[in-house]
Order: sequence, then structure tokens, then C-alpha cells
Amino acid sequence: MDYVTSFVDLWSLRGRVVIIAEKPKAASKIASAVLPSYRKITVQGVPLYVYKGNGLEVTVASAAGHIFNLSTKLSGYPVFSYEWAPSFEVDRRSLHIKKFYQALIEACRGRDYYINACDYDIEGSVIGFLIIKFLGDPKKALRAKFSSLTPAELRESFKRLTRLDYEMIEAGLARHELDWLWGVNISRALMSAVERAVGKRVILSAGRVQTPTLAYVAQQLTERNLHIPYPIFSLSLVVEKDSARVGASREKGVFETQSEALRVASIIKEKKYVQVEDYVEEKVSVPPPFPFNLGDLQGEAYRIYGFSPYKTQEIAERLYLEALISYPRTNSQKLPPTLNYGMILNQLAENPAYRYLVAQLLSETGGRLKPREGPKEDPAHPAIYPTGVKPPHNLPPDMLKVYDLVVRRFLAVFSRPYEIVRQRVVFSAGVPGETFYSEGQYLVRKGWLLYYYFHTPRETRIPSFRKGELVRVVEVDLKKMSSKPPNRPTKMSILKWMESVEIGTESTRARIIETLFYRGYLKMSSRGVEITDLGLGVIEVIGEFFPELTKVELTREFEKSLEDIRVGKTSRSLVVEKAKQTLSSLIEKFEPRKSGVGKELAIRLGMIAPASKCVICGRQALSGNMCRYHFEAYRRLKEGYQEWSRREGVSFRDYLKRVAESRSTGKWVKEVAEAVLKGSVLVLD
DNA sequence: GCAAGGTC
Repeated sequence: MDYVTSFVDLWSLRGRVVIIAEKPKAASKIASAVLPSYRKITVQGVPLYVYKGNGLEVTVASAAGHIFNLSTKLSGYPVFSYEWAPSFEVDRRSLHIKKFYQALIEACRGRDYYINACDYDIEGSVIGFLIIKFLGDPKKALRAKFSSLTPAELRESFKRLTRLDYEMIEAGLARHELDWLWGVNISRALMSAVERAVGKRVILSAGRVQTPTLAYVAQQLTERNLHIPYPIFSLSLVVEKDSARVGASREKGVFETQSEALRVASIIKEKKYVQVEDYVEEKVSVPPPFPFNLGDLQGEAYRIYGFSPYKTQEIAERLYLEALISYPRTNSQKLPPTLNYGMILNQLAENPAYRYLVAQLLSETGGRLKPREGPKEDPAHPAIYPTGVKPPHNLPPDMLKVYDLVVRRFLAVFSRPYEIVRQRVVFSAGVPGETFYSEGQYLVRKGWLLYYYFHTPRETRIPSFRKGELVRVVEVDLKKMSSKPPNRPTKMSILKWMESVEIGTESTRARIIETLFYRGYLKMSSRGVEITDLGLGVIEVIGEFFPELTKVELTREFEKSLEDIRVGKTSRSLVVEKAKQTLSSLIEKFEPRKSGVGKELAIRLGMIAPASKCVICGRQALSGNMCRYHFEAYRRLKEGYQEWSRREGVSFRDYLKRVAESRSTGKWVKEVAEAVLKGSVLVLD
């Protein structure tokens, strides 16, 4: 078969054809783009689109994501056998899928051809294939391939149908099986260990995405709790020019010792002047932002309104279902060139809130609408944009906020750069190597900030300076500070981290973060995200017995295997078999230690008391009298004195006092320092 | 019941 003739035109087929879309919205768009005319019927409340003519009957039906899910009837572990089952039969949270399943049974009955028209990505290939496998006939199946739901592209794709993309399907099936095998088996191992220790069932979980995410949070918060602050000294100046006062910071940053800071400060005080070494003023042009993908929208809604990523995602999904915005679960920062931007703008202009902005945009662009785009792409969906449909008057305020972000961002991407003048002056302080700088900026053209004003830079204009000019110093500020611990993670920073290491997807990242809270691994306090003793314990246990699962590299390995399946270098059965072997041998090594692990986790759950208690916190003590966290804090506290005595020349006791008092000190370190001062913990060499 | 991945 040569290349060209391997394509099949829908309109060359004869008989009864069913087209399967991934979701109702897509089914509707496919029907109106591809069918010359259709009748819309409803089965179990699910719309089907039917065309009859030219010896052909075509029905467009729709899934609602995955209709089938892996499951097993077996309990216990290791469990290596499973089968695909309708999701609503194995999980009552999926009951809303049942009507789609029933409508698909109707739509697939007695067909001559089955066309998988789900999103052209690995999951879409699986969704369509399983429906055809269980409700149709894979021997009579074809695949439609399109990367956007625009009418022209859809029509074209149905003229160039191919055979089923079996390589992609096999890769997709393997992804499901690998995640299931690792997730279900390790989760069961943890739960079973606790059950053996205390005879009670507790729900615990582990997985390829959630466990590395938990490990990341554990690592961040552990470093924070173990932070030893070091004294640092910040020297800044206030200079005066044309009766304007300007603050200046030291270019080399902070001093490590007070004596050095004092030396420089006193020289400047004596001289009373600094000299302008350099002054630069440049106009910078800042191009419009990229169109939103979900992660960027979540980031902005968090930054501007404090919405959690999950909240933003839920709102965006509701806006999508009300047809106000395009598909939100996308990674793309690109807008389809086939989209009628002008029409959307005209519709947006019917909303008084945007009328003026649209008029302004059309006038500044002269109607030539070319969006700025970012590098990120998505195989199945474009960036998020407003559809132009007018929101109802009673749209809840939080939904309106997210909608407004999407509209304003969409307007901004067509606009012009804003222009800002950035100023930078460098003063030499008359001490070799000691320079200070001030920066200022002021806006000279608003550009896209008119539409998307959430980024408006602060105006901090400073006077202009001449090189060589002497400037009077009116203040010399020497501040004693402490080195700061790493920031506490937030739901948003966790999600951004997941994006940066490429684990999870747009649809799942925010949800998986919520799962960590729901399991009791993480909790929210007034301070922000905290990790619980259970969360720490789970990471320690998995890190010891199933270390692969705590690392993002497992995802990289999966991706490599899936790619190899796709290009025919290996097969799904080989990849899955290897995973089973790996899991078997890990579980084999886990078994003899299971009781101990169960007890440890039960202690973390507060279900049993530790055999010996940490003198500071009451957690299970190691061989000494402290838990592993306070022991590590104790070790670092002793180690930290070296540096403190170099910088400050303090006694050990004064060092402890200062560390105990500092607000930058990590929680565990502070607790140890206080205990040593009280005498409840002795310092040994 | 446990994963991650779709989507109502």
C-alpha cells in the first residue's frame, strides 16, 4: 500500500458509520463541520448527530473522557492481574459516565465502520480504541487525526482517515498498566503494613506523580525546619540629588561580618559623598504576554486573587461548560490562525465592560490582529481564549474574576509592547571594590497594560545623574539581619514545580496536590502548607523500600519505554512484564520488614505510642533520646557554631541564645537550641 | 480502596 492510497475518505465509504468523539463539545463541532446536514437525537440524555445520504449513514457519538478503567477483583498484593471495566461499574464517583456508555452502545450497534475521532494524543487513542474494542469491532476501525477543532481542519481530517494508530494505542495502554501496577501495589503494601500492625484499615496511597511531589514538599519543608540562620549585615545609603532622596544598595550584597560592614560604613560617613561611576537610562520594550495555558492562568489567578490552582481549574472548567471560554486543560500558548479573532472581539464589545477596550484595540491595530505566542504547545488544544459568548448577569464573582483574566489576556496578546525607561546609577564609595546602586523606572507607553493591567510596574523614577558627579550621602544604614530559610511551598509553587519537572498533566496536577491533603500527608495551617508526620513517614518508607517511586526519573523511564513501544523497539507486554518483575523483587525485600514499617506508620498516624520518646517532641526516639528530626537539627546546630564563631566570635551559649531567638531559625533547630539552653538536652562532642 | 489519566 503506498502512502497516498493509505488514506481513506469518509465520503468514499458505504454503509453505517459511527464517529466517536472524546467529549460532547467535540462531537457537536465535528457534526457541524463534517456532516452536510444532520438530525440531533438524544439517547439517555446524550446527544447523537445523525446524517443519512449517498448510501451512507453517519452517527457522531461522544465519550466523556475514559469510559473504561483498569480494575481487579483480587485483593491483597502483589496484584498483577487486572482488566478493563466500564468505569461506573468499578467506581461510584463515575456514575455520570453511565449514560455516555449506554448511548455509545446504541451508537455502535451494527456499524460497518468505527472512526476514532478522539483528541489526537496518547489518551485519546486509548479512549477511542477501548470503546471500539468493547462496543464495536477494531477490524472495521479508522482514525481521524486533527490538532484543532476548526471546521476546515476537521473536514480535511475526515478525508484522510488512517488505520488505527496501534503503536500509539499500545503505548497508551502500557501507560495505564504501569501506573496501575506501581500505584495499586505500593499503596496496598503501605495499607497492609498498617493493618498488620494495628488491625485497622487506613487509606494510604503512592504513585508515579503524587509520591515525587510529596518528596519535593518534604525536602523543602525539612530544609526549612533545619535552617540555621547566619548573621548578615546589610549596608545601604540614602543619597540626595535635586532635593530628591534616593536609596542605594550595595552591589556585592550583604557583609558576612559586622567589622567589615562597620569599616565601610565609617569611611562613607566620613567622606559624606559618593561619586557617580556610571549612569544608564534605557528604554525597554516589553512585548505582550503569551496567551494563557492552564498553568499560566492558575499562576495569575493565584498571584492576583489568591485562588488555589484547583479552584482556578474548577472555575475554568465551569466557564468552558457554559461556553464562555475555550477548552481550559491545555498546555498551549498558541492561538489557532484559523480562529476568527475579529468576530470574537466584536462579540466581546457587546459587553459594556469591554466595549471601550475592544474599540481601542481595533483602532491601535488597524484591525490587523496578530497574537503574540509562547513556545509551549499541546497536541490536542490551543491556548485558552474567550469564545465571545456574553456571560450571564449572575455569574458568581470568582468566576467573573477568572473570566475577566482570560478576556483581558486575550486582548493584550494582540496589542503593542509597553515601553518603560529603566534607570540605573552606580556610586563608588571611595573604598576599593565598594559600589552602591539605585534603580528606577517609569512608564512611557502603556501598550498592552491598558488591557491586562495586572502587571503594571511600579513607578520608581529617580533623578538622572552625570558620570563623575559627587552626590551627598544623607544616611548610612547598617542593618543586622539573618540568612533566610527556603520559602515555604504553596499549592501554586508545588504545581509550578510539577510543571517544571514535567510530571502530571494540565488535568491532573492540581487534583493530585489535593489528594496529598486528602490523604493527610499535607495540611494547611495559618502559616501555609505543612507536612504531617504521616507524610514524612510515608516518604521515608517509600524512599527506603521503593525509592524509584519517589523520583521524577520514573516518569522519564516510562516516557522512554512508551516511545520505544511507539517506534516498535519494544512491546507493551515486555515493558509491563519488566515492571512486574521489578515490583516483585521490591516487594519481596519489603515483606520481612513489613511489621516494623507498619508500626512506624501507625505511630505517625497516632494509632500507637512510640516505644521510646524524643525528649523534645515525643516522637519515636532513635537510639539516643531524640527523634530523627531533632537529632539532625542537633547535628546541624553543633556544626553551625563553626561559622558563627568565625563571623561573630560568640561563645557557644550566646550562639544558642541568638539562634533560639531568631525568627529565621528552623522550627526543629529552634526547639533543640531551647532544649540545650534549658539543660534538657546535653551537648556531646 | 489503592494510580494517573480523561471529562460530566
